[in-house]
Amino acid sequence: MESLTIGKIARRAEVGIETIRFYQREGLIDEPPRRESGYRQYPEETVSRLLFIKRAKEIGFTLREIKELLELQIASPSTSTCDEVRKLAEEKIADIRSKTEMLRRMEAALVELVDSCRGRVVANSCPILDVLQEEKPDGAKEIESNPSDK
Amino acid sequence: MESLTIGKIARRAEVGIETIRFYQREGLIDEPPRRESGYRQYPEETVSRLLFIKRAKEIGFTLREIKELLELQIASPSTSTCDEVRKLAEEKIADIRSKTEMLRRMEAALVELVDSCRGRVVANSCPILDVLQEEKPDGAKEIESNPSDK
DNA sequence: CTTGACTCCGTAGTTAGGTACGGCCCTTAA
DNA sequence: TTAAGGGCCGTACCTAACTACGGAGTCAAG
Ligand SMILES: [Zn+2]
Ligand SMILES: [Zn+2]
Ligand SMILES: [Zn+2]
Ligand SMILES: [Zn+2]
Repeated sequence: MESLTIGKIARRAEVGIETIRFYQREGLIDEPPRRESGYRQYPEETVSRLLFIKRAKEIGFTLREIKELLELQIASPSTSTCDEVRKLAEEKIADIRSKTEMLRRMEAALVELVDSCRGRVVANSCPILDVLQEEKPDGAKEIESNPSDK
Repeated sequence: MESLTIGKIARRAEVGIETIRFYQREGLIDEPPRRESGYRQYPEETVSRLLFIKRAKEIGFTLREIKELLELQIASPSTSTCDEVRKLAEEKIADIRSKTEMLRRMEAALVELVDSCRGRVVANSCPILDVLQEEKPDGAKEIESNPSDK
């Protein structure tokens, strides 16, 4: 079997060379043996490792979390490993749901603004800007020269 | 009317002092007049401006986009202003929808993984890790000593 | 007048996940 | 043998939106 240089595994896994060096620094990829010249010689498994990372990234895990997954994978397999992995996945689902919820609220607000803009009555001003600029959006009417001002 | 120091508008708008200085550098807030000592003296409107920025941030606009909105607000109001503002809002809605769609796909994949983990048959390995680790996820079976290897 | 809180400035650091540079050395095929 | 194309390294840079620091000057209450 040929030696796999960094460029070769990069092409196989479809990641950049610098990315692999970066993952190495971050501890996601083991330091491979080197030739006399210093060139890295990767085993085949490194390609799978890189693909693991890519797939985990696609479903939303951060590199920090992926590192945890890899550590669990490497550790002696047991039922508790499985539980921990599932816990990470469930937390990620919760993260995603809260992000989705935030986006849902933002979208609703924007849609309302755009609708009000489309149906505007006053020429010469945009309801979107007007709403964003509103004074005291849900407070009592402002009293001039507010005495509670420090 | 009292002079509003940077600390006072920061408290009123509930943002940090450094944030205001930062917005100033970025051109989102006008440079205010100064006292002899160099202390900034803000007009009341600056508080509204800060609140505008906060609200726009909450619905997903970036500072760069907020700057555009502010420039449109300041420019002579016209029908085209309104159109441009609405265009920004519609683009933002599109952004949000594509983010949501990505999250939806990630969530579906994670839910499937977690389900497979819960219903696992093989003790001693986690289906989540196994799927992420899969060799050639949708390709032909690997041929050993692949001759097409460069 | 003192003291403690406030403000000034430029600059640097933070997070995540890379991406790029540049000067040098190594490999390999013609 | 030589030239093109890798690969080595440390370091800097990128985006976004702040956040912090330090050493100075200033303000206002008591
Ligand atoms: Zn390294
Ligand atoms: Zn499992
Ligand atoms: Zn409008
Ligand atoms: Zn400080």
